[in-house]
Amino acid sequence: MARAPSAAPQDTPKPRIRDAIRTQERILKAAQAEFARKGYDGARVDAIISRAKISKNLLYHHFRSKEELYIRVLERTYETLRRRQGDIPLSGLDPVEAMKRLCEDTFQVFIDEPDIITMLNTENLYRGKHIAKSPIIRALYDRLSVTIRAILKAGEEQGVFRTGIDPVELYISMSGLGYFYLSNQYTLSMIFDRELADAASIESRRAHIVDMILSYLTHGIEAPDRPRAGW
Amino acid sequence: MARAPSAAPQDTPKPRIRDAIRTQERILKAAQAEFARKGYDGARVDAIISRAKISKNLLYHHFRSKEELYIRVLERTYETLRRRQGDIPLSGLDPVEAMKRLCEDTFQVFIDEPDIITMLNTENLYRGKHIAKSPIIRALYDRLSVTIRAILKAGEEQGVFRTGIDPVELYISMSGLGYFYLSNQYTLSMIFDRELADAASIESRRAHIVDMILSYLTHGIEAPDRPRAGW
DNA sequence: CTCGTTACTAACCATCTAGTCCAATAGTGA
DNA sequence: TCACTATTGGACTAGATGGTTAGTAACGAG
Repeated sequence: MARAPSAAPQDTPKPRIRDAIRTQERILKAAQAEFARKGYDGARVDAIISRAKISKNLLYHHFRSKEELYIRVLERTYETLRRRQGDIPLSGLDPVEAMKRLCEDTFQVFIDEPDIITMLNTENLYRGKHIAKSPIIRALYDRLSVTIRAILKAGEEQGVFRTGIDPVELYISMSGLGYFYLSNQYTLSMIFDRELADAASIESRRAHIVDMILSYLTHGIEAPDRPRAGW
Repeated sequence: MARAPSAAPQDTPKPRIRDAIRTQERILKAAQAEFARKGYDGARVDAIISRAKISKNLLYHHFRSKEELYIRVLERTYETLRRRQGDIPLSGLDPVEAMKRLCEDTFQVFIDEPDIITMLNTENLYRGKHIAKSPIIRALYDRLSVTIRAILKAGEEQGVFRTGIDPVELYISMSGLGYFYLSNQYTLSMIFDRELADAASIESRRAHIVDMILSYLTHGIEAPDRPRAGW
């Protein structure tokens, strides 16, 4: 019978590709999907190899253990976060516009990369145990910190922001307003009996976050030439 | 033989106590500790029975399965949340004071009952799968919703709050500002290299949340007789 | 004082899971 | 050509894990 190994160019039983880097990439992608969806304990190594379409030996050839694989995924998660936050274009904007943009794009990162949320949640369930083992991750905030301080300073000098704002508290609030909405969307939408994930709701939330952060920053300041709802 | 059923400190092999309700309570407490600490998949039934100091079959005598036990714990978590939020004393306060109090106490609930955070995070990792099976939980928000609407209305009428505020968005923000800070404290304090859980930091955060929510509510309103930092 | 119900125990089981062993094959660069 | 290593395959294990079976004893109703 036509047990021909392959229809087209005969024979070639399977041109085994041999590309360690791309394979590792496939493994990491599969692992990210699995860890982000199920958490560390819920994730199954067999599910990862099945998603990545490789043999189990190959996974353990490239990664020492499930935990090491998880840490690598976590590092990549932080790299993504850092890259996305570093990419936000703010130069040339006045302080109010810059801060608005920062709010919106910070929210957008969590929408575009929902795995970030579940990975961070999982890591916090473990009280930062794995992140502590990874020297790579610390540098994340530096650049963003500088950016926020610069915008705050410009805003203060121009008299559009109040003074004495703690940039760390501000960052936590800016992130948290979007993060919590997305991370807890299932329980929240159950309680409120209201869809939170559709485009219109997301759009409202984005505006709400900007509104709240800018209200905070400009509280007590009069912007005589700026209409109240001009954001 | 001294098989005396009482006092005698000797012999008595172990007067097996027989108290179903208290036993179930012990199991639920142990299960909450375990589920909150490890998540659903990370939690071990053996760890629960060991914490509760009972035999395994007794657990399965009272609860059908690990999942049913988890759902019961989740329900209790929501009951705690509802009770605590219902307990907040707001009557007799003017709108600004009432809202301030609501912010502070909402934050305080998460501090006093940290299991709430990890239980909700776990449930959201499962995309609300278990909560959907529980009819009990829906009623939570009703009372709080009424309270928030009432405060908003009073504030609008007295001209101290702006109009057109969505109470659901407000509640999500009010909760999220504290929730995210606590839930992600391990990764945040790693990135910022800053302690977030000590009493002083918590105090700052509480003030920051109140400041942000009240700035938002009063934005665009002039409070001529109220000094700017009077909260 | 029985006697059925049920709170409770200890040992056990079937299955799952991370990780290994033992080959064998085949690209790749030196 | 040859060492190296990326890759596959399958069988395997040691231990953990959720859940069960069979049996014991406290308690309350009759």
